[in-house]
Amino acid sequence: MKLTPTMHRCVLHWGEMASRWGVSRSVAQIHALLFMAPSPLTADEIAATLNIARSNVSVSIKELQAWDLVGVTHQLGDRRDYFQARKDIWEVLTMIMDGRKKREIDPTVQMLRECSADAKKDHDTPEQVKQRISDMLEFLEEVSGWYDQIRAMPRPTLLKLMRMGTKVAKVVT
Amino acid sequence: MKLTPTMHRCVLHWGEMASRWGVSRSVAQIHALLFMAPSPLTADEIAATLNIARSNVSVSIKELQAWDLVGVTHQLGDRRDYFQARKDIWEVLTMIMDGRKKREIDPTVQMLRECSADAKKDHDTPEQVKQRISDMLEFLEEVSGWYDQIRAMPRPTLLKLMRMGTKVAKVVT
DNA sequence: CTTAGATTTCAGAAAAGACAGAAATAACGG
DNA sequence: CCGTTATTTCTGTCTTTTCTGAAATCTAAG
Repeated sequence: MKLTPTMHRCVLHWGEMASRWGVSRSVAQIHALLFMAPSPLTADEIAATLNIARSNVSVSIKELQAWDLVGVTHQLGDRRDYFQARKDIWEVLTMIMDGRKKREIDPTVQMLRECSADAKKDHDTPEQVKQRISDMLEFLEEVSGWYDQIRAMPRPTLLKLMRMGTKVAKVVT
Repeated sequence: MKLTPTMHRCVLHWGEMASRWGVSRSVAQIHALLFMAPSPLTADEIAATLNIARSNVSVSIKELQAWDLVGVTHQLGDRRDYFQARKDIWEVLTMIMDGRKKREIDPTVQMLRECSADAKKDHDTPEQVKQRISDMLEFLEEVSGWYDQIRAMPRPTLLKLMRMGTKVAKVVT
């Protein structure tokens, strides 16, 4: 697939942001390509377009599937996989936030729970330190629970709330 | 500074989460240590406690300062720097979110703006692709602006809103 | 069952990143 | 100024991550 200058630029930028986003360059570039592509692409097309190894496409696509950002389709009489990315930008953001919470927050909450429990038996640790740990645990659990609630709200409601901006504050006066 | 078993465990866990959080292990470990430490520590103490090179502490602290998570204090008659971390867990989260937005979102918004503008002259790019790019730009700008508004709200108000959970939805019925 | 195309796995090369230790710089007291 | 101590910068090494190319596996058709 031939990239137009604009698409080319986007793909490169995605690749450059990759390390900040916590994925490899290939993963980010493939995602950019699939997000923009008007129709689903085969792994070979992706490899050829981005000039990366075919095997690399395979593992990168696997990661994008783990993030639930890319899916497979097929064409009649063609055994190859055709990949396409989620196009709804709101859903894309949601998937990324879910994934990040799972990878970056949940393990730490888990660990803080254990730590907080063990700390009771640990008489060397100053009370102040234990307190800080349990404060952080409580805070993370609260934010985490809040996220799950918001996450479950229907999208139109969320959109309205967002568009209200600061005005929502009036509710709690 | 001697670490108690509980503190030791937290420091190690922070270090293990580092790569997922997008910082180096040293940065995460130092942050864990300073967050828990009852009193400010010198760079030498940090290096000794965590068994890392003194120079490494220097650059890592610089990064934590760039995130606005660590500050310097001094003791009378002592020219060494004493470092201490932000202890307010809410502020910590805020600083991290601000930093991430600045590093992970803002450059892309900037780039999409340029891309969207250039796309007008680029007649090769399909209309559909241009549309997707400008949709994403619009979406990111909206979310970005919303974040800034929320960010500016006083903390007690935000806390109340959070604790309301799904009930805020009633406002927009 | 065989074959050809499609995909995945794997081992090692290449690149990027983190770190230690040495050298350089800066800050201060005398 | 000079020496001492704190801090930063720099350079090379080591570790980790990413990526490639080859081999292995899988799949469906004939």
